[in-house]
Amino acid sequence: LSDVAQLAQVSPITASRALRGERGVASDLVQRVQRAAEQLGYVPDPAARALASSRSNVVAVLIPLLTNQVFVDLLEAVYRRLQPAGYQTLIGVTHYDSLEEEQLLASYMAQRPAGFLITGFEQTPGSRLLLERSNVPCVHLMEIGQASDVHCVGLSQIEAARAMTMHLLERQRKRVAFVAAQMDARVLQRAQGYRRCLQDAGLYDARLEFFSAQRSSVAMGAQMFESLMQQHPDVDAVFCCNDDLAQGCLLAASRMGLKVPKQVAVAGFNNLAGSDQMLPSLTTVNTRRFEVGELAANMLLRLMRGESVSNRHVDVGFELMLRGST
Amino acid sequence: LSDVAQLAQVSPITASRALRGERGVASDLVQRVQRAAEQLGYVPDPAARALASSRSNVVAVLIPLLTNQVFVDLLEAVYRRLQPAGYQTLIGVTHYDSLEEEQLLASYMAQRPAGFLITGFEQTPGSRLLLERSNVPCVHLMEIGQASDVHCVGLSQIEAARAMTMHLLERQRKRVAFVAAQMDARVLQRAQGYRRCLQDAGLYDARLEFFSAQRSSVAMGAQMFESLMQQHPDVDAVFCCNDDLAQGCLLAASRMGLKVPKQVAVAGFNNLAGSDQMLPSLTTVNTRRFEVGELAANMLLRLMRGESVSNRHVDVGFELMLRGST
DNA sequence: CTGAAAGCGCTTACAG
DNA sequence: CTGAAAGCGCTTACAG
Repeated sequence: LSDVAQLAQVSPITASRALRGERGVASDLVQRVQRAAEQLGYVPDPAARALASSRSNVVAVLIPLLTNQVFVDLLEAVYRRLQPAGYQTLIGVTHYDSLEEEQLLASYMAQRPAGFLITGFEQTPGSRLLLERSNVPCVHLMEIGQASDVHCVGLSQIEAARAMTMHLLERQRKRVAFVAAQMDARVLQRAQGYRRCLQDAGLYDARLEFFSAQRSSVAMGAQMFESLMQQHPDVDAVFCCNDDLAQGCLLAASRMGLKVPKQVAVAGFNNLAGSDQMLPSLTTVNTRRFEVGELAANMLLRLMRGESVSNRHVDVGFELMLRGST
Repeated sequence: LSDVAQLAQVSPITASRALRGERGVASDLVQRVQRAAEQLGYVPDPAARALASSRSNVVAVLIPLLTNQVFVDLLEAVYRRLQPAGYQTLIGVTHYDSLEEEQLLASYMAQRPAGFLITGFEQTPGSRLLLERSNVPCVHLMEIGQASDVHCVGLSQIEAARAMTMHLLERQRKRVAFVAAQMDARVLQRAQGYRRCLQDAGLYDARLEFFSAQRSSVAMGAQMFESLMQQHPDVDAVFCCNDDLAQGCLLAASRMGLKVPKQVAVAGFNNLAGSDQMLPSLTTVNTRRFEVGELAANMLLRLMRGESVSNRHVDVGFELMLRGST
């Protein structure tokens, strides 16, 4: 930096200011400094910058799992927006564990990150305290509708699930099962939407809710479908909390010789890759992860610049993808 | 840190050394310092540490794409190993572009990362120079068999593809097509393995190689399968460079009323999620990404500690998963 | 709008 | 085995 300043014939302080685009520097000086920096191939040291300003250019992104396409899509969208803006993306995987999340949060906080992007609202009190005290901006992903002071971009998981259940009822289905694995907060919200809709229609039967604490997968969906259809052959629709489960249902139905949607309808959630290619193609809910990631990154960018955000709760909505399986 | 030193009644330098586990500190002092640090809840500042030592605790992981499960598996395995060892995982996405990779490398280098993990060997001369000059340890992922001074963990993509092609020939297939998208270096190596095997058998026909520069996907596989079977109805086996393409082939075959494997065999590569659940289940090559990620992280950990690595080229091999589709 | 001073919180040589 | 000095490369108040 001092070399740059020397070449531009200004003090290092001015050079620093010019390079950071701080306002209040004569424009000719800015130009001189920038040219000098380019000539010398000057690259600022992030460590020194972080130490002096107690703020880094790192954004920590906390997601539950890397092996779930939903979160990878978020990560991808966030990275795409943050990278060109000069921020680096640090990943943190919580494994759906709030305590693990708190530890990650604490360890990242030591790094004075410029911002946090956190999936969901399942923080421990300790995590909340860490976030509040630190004053590091934070945007939550995938859900909406919490306390008014938090920032979030997402959708109502309850409403999305309710809409899909409603669609199944409109297709004249009376015995609608719910299949879920990896029971995180969002899955439980979807279960709620399903339940409320069926209760309103007077068709709710608690025996038709199937939960597994194991990880969601195609194989798990196939397995759950087989056992549920054996126990309840009268089921005429299966609503899965995730597309991989629903894909498994479709494959299992085919193996069992059950006609979809004639004998049993199958619906998924999240619109994952390949769902449109299934036989029959899978009806599902598109959750616009890329939009969530991008808008959340935009919001965080504003917050990190100290700008205000007019709308702290952004609802990206959802989209029913009505296809062959219902 | 100085508070800790004061409480432990030693100098800050000694405290620093004790906390970092540097050898040459009396063990009673180490204990005193550690207790003091715990008592005060001391957390070292990574920025200050990085500035003073010109080395951070950040490992940059360069992968081509986040939307490809193969690389996410690598990332997951690497993260799982690095996190508990005190290193943070920074992601960099190259989009299969060596120039973009070089820019990322340059920008990460300014951060003085503790190490690099880079997918493949497609570096530009500029990237190579950056790596050599920096002295930052680096381990390459997924491929093997380059210059002896580089470190890598992977498998021979050529041999893996050759083995699968051989399997198809053993199943009496004579007209074996190759279907590929997203033509990166590893896909081309697989093509080579396929080609050599067929040439050796005297069955090679260049018209049966189908390439698309677009992204690999289930839909793309289905589309390519349909058009290739129309053009060449005599094809009796299709070897896809990736499982998503192969899954698409299976679905397309089913739509077209073609019996798999009776009329046409289908084989994939990478053993992705859901392949075992297809109808029929997909024969494929398991590429052990988790093992690659874990072993590479271990190797990098050794290098970052300044330890020597006895075997710089680790071949994790591959595994033919012979299932219903061939 | 520009600059001189001080300091961010550590660690690396250099002594002893 | 321990410590006093110096400095890593920036930026934040404070003056002018």
